[in-house]
Amino acid sequence: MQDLPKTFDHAEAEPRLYQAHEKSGLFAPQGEGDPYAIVIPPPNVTGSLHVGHALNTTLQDILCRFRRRQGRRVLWQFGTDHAGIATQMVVERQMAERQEPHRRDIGRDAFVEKVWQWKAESGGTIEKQLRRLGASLDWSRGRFTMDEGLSAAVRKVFVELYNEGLIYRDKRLVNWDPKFQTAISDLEVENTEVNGHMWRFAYPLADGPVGDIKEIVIATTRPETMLGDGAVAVHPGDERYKDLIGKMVRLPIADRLIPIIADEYPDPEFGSGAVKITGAHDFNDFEVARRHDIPMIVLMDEEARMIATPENQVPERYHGVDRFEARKMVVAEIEELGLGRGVDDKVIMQPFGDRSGVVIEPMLTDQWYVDAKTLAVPAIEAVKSGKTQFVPANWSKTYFQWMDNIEPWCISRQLWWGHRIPVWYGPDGTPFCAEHESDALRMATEHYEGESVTLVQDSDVLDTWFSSALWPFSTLGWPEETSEQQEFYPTAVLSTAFDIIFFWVARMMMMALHFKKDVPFETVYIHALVRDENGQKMSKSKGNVIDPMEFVDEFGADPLRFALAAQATQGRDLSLSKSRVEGYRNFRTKLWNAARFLQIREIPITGVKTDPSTLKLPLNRWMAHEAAAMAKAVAEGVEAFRFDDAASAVYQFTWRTYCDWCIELAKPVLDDGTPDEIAETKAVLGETLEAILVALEPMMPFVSREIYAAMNEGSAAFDDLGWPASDFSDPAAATEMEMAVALISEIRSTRTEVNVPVAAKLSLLAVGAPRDVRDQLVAQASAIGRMARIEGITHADEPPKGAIQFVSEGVTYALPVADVIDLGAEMARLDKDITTAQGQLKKAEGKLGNERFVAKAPPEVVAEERARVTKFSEELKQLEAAKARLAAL
RNA sequence: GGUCGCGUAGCUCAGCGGUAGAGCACUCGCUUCACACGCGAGUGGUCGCUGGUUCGAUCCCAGCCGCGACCACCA
Repeated sequence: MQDLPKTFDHAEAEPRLYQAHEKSGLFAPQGEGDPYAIVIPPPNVTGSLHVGHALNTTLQDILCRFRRRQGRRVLWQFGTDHAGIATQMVVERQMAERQEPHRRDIGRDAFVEKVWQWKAESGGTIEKQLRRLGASLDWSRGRFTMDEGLSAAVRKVFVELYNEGLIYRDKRLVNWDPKFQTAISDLEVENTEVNGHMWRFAYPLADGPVGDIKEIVIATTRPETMLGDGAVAVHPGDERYKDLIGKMVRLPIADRLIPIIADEYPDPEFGSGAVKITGAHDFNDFEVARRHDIPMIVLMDEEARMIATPENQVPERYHGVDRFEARKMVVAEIEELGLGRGVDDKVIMQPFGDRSGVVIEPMLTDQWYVDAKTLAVPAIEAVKSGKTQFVPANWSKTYFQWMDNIEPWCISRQLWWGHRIPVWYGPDGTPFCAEHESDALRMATEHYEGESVTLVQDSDVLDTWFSSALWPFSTLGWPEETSEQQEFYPTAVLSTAFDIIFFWVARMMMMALHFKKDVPFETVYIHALVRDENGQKMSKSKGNVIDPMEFVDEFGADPLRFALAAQATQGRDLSLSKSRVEGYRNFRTKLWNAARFLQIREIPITGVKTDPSTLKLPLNRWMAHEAAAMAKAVAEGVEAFRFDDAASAVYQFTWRTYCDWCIELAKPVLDDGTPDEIAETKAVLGETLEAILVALEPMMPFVSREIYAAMNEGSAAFDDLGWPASDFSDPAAATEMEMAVALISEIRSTRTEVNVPVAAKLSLLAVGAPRDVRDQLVAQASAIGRMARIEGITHADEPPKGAIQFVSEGVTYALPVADVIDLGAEMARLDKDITTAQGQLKKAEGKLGNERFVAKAPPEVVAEERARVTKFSEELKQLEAAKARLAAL
């Protein structure tokens, strides 16, 4: 044994222990066991660790470390994501700050080169932080979504889906981000309520009044789009407008004629019942326009500034005007024309880019789409059939809800950082989709019948999530046939947050089932959201963001990990607070000190496993019994993703059972026992500590290794120890020890309540105790003496006068003192016990008094109640006798 | 509008059909030879409200009240 210092210096020990562990190579798959794989959700390569990462990483690490103990061949695959928009945004911002030329001025290749440079400089932060957290990731096979292999996988997937018609190019409305000047997917749009206005404009009938109607009033929250109106729609059943259908109105400002059409889309109950149709700038209008072949008039450029062209007939004065400026101009001009028909304040849902924060503009552009509807079919089926299971199961509903209504996935981005779309165009625009330019050229040569042509590659890149969707198999080497896929696919668990189900989980399901013909993972564990100590969602604007590394600095990774695990319940978010982390730091110290106690008593971990059934002392049998139950509870917790239960089991056992009772009860044995008893107790204390360390290691990998290293005198390396599974159980020993525990607690409680001085030693008198109790009292005498400050246990048929009395497990005990210290307090104490017993008795009797209870409740429940009546009435009788004797003084 | 979740001790949360639990906080006592990041003893809850099912409900069902999340939205 090496001396454990007085305290555990996490700042010194954790990095040292991690390095040693990493160096050992044990993070890579070991042995011949059943394979078990988890692929980490790839963090942004240039990102840093936030609390969500800390939680998810901790839980995955617990799963992996636990499975290694069970002898599984574990692969925890590491990798990072190129995070297209996010990364490009950061680099552009940095260039602007340094007053460097804009990316467009330096050109695509130079810009992409700059991003790679930036990755080289700032990448690696998150890896360092994951290491500090103790993540036992297999760094040796780390991947990056834009590395050679994964890029090849992306190209192959694109080409195959293209050839199958599941990827196609289409001109339709997309969510356009005017800041980044790219299309984004529906998921990247955040709809937020904002205070807006709804204006009403009158469009005059072009051919004069119909009856007494001379205009039609439309409502809009976006006046600037009226310049692109192609029609006004009314509901076919709307009596008010029946005669107007087919007539023309004169569109003000633009001064064009547009028709009044009938369509089911307008709601006659809402507003005027007439809707302006701007096919090129509104998703609903787009559908209406397409149905009626209404022209779609594009009003804006890529930065969402108005454009005036001969085609769109927008007045020249609008050219180059920002859309919100144009809105003011339109409103003013309508008023000037006398066509304003009022304006109301209105809360409207406005779409914002989740990264850029600017208002998204629906734009009519050519983009690449994935036919998600088709790919979703097997992905839905896989979850329905249970091939892939969500934990907690409720999340499958969220998954179905989205998958059942899935829209085409827009995968092209007008960015430079990312996987370039593998399509090349010929001079006449003919596309050639191929994994490599040389293949495209060959196809072109064939297409143009030998004519040599120059091809131009599509300038767009793919949505970041496109490459992420391939993650579970691309990281394992696909499309090459690799042994990793043979062994580890499908992976066991994917652990992630709920907000990524659509972005990522669903898309992995679709891609994996299409290309691997099997689910990517058997379980999708959806972890909670980490909130601040007040249950508030963390956000930069609120200033309540917790940096997990600060906790690591102050307390170490172990307490943070334990706090996260202990709070990782299912179906509820968790609140992370400093006091909680601090509490588990205290727990770590408690364990540390228990180990120090063992060292002082020269109790090492020997690696020798005693057969618990050969143990003589009830204390030791009990310890083995409880340790087995603890290990079982921890295993069951981890297996069921109940990390809270697992953490609680090891915490309670370590502190409440092992430290509070086992060690304390062992002290008298170690001091006064026979050599055999001492040897046995030492052995069991050491073995139990080993079981604690092994069971705790998934959650607190650092302190457990440090203690083991210092205490171990056997030959086994810590990582070679298997899970401390044991089916040993000894209810008789448990009962005996629990009786001693209850008695000691009762004596302590009684002493305190009647103000017996702490230092005073009392003798204990068992009144009329039955034989078995008397035997147990003899056996536990030294423990009771030491822990309850009792000197001498005797027996009597009658309690002496002037003694403090209490009842434990049906036996009356007396603590004779020279004078009852505090007669009033003693009376009050007895009264309190009497009230409690009366309450319990009344409750049980009440139940038994109900004949329907006796008739209908299960017999064992009825028997239990009968036993309770007996127990409490006996106790009551004894307590009342005690009180009477006290009163007689 | 649809879907999901949550209201249990001062705080953060377990439990979920048969005697209300944990951690932290709080009160009192203790330099007891592993540990004051500790030890011992306590205080604290009509388990959101109202009905229903049941011998029995914090737990199941319905409605309501309050809070939150996600999705979709009326121009």
